[in-house]
Amino acid sequence: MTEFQLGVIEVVNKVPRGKVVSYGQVALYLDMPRAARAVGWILRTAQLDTLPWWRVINNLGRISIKGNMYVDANTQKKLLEKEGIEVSKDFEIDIETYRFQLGFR
DNA sequence: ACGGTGACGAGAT
DNA sequence: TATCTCGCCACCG
Repeated sequence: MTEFQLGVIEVVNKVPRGKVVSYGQVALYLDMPRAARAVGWILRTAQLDTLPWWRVINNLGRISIKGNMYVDANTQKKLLEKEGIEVSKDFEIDIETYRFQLGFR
């Protein structure tokens, strides 16, 4: 595990039920404001049971997962709705309503 | 060591 | 509103 991977896991685990953050927010919190894309890479390869990966969406408020062997957009949509988050049929979320503020360090 | 690959993001068309 | 482009950056072979 690299320090970056550990950092991503740690930050995502701060996001409470019913709230979401963007890939960019996670990167910013790790002092790497332009590493949003790298955050997505980490989540794609992470152990799903080590973090609430479904609470991370893109900054437009949309589920931007294309899907892999284990999960797809519908899986994420259901997990979010289970927490009370409203997700449209087009996988859109009112991010300003549900966004969790990670704050500073 | 080097280059292809994304679950990104912001601006342009 | 929907695409498209481009810069970014950690991983991995």
